[in-house]
Amino acid sequence: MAVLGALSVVPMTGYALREQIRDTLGHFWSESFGQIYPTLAELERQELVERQSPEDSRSTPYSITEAGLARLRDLLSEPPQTPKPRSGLMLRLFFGAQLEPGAGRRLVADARSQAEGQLAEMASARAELSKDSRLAPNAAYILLTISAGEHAARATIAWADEALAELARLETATP
Amino acid sequence: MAVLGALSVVPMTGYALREQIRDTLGHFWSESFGQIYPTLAELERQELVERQSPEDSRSTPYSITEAGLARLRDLLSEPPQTPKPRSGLMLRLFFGAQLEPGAGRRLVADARSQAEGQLAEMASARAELSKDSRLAPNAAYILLTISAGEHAARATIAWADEALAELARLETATP
DNA sequence: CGCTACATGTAAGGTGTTACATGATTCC
DNA sequence: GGAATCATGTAACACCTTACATGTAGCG
Repeated sequence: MAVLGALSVVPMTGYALREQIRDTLGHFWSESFGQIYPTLAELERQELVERQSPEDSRSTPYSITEAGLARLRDLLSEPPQTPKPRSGLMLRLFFGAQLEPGAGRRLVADARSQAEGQLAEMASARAELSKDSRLAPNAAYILLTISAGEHAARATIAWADEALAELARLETATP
Repeated sequence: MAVLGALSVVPMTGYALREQIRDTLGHFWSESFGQIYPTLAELERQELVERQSPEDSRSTPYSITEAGLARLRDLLSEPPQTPKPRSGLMLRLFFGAQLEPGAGRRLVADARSQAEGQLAEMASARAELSKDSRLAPNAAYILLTISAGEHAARATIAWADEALAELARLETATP
């Protein structure tokens, strides 16, 4: 879905595809080369994507076919399945009583500064979006995903501030 | 880490372990039987967990050893690695221009009601926590993870409301 | 000329889920 | 006696990442 979606915006090589996925979908999606190349080969076999000159396979961008667009629409309308959650931070905090003093605060403080970083990334994503005219038809929807990232990051920061205050209280109460 | 952590609270069978992980760590962690049993066998081999009577292996709870507690503390102080994000919802929304009208709103509305559900779960987790005396030593830390879940859920709801308004605006603007 | 970026691909290995198989115990 | 729950385990498979191998093109 990610590959077809990206190619529906503009034709690209596999290499560029990975960069676009990393830079543009980065805050909610990721793919590695080991995924992308076999996927492209399979999509080409199914004639959902194609290359202009099949003879020279180097540096020739893949583009999506009509069948590919139809498949993309099918995939997009499947209900999203939420992956099983796996938060190492929460797991560590849950058993925080086992941690040495200060370790809990460090965990939360790190999470907070990561969220600050994400907030900055979202801001620059907004700036990028207005510059890249190829994304214009999708801009309204892309803004929704950026806004979601911002809401999530701000929620993390607000939680972290509360948690840090609580942890400070805990550790001074039982010295 | 999850298995050792759970056994550090109270000895359990593998079956109970899975229930506890599902019910208590559920909103930020998950394990399947296919993970738990091989993990327990390996931990027993390393003498990080043990059973009271090795002869009768049925229904005998595993308990954590001293070495297991030490290992748990080591694991807990390792920096948490954030998994590569994979949000099917955001991916679909990003390419939302390809979706038929109304599909976008349905996606967001579903996410919103899921978040409402999570909020309710967090409320009942709070109630459970005050009842279960075995969790008392960890209660303060557990409350932090519950609070994180609530912040995240409320952020999702706030975002969804904004997104729904924006999507309604979009779809009436270009009929 | 050597470094960096572009570009493609594969193989090995780790991780995790699902489904199946098996049997004991408990409860109605 | 039969159904549900407790309990343990395994095998197949899907998925994904990392590391490696290979080569081209452009640039200072």
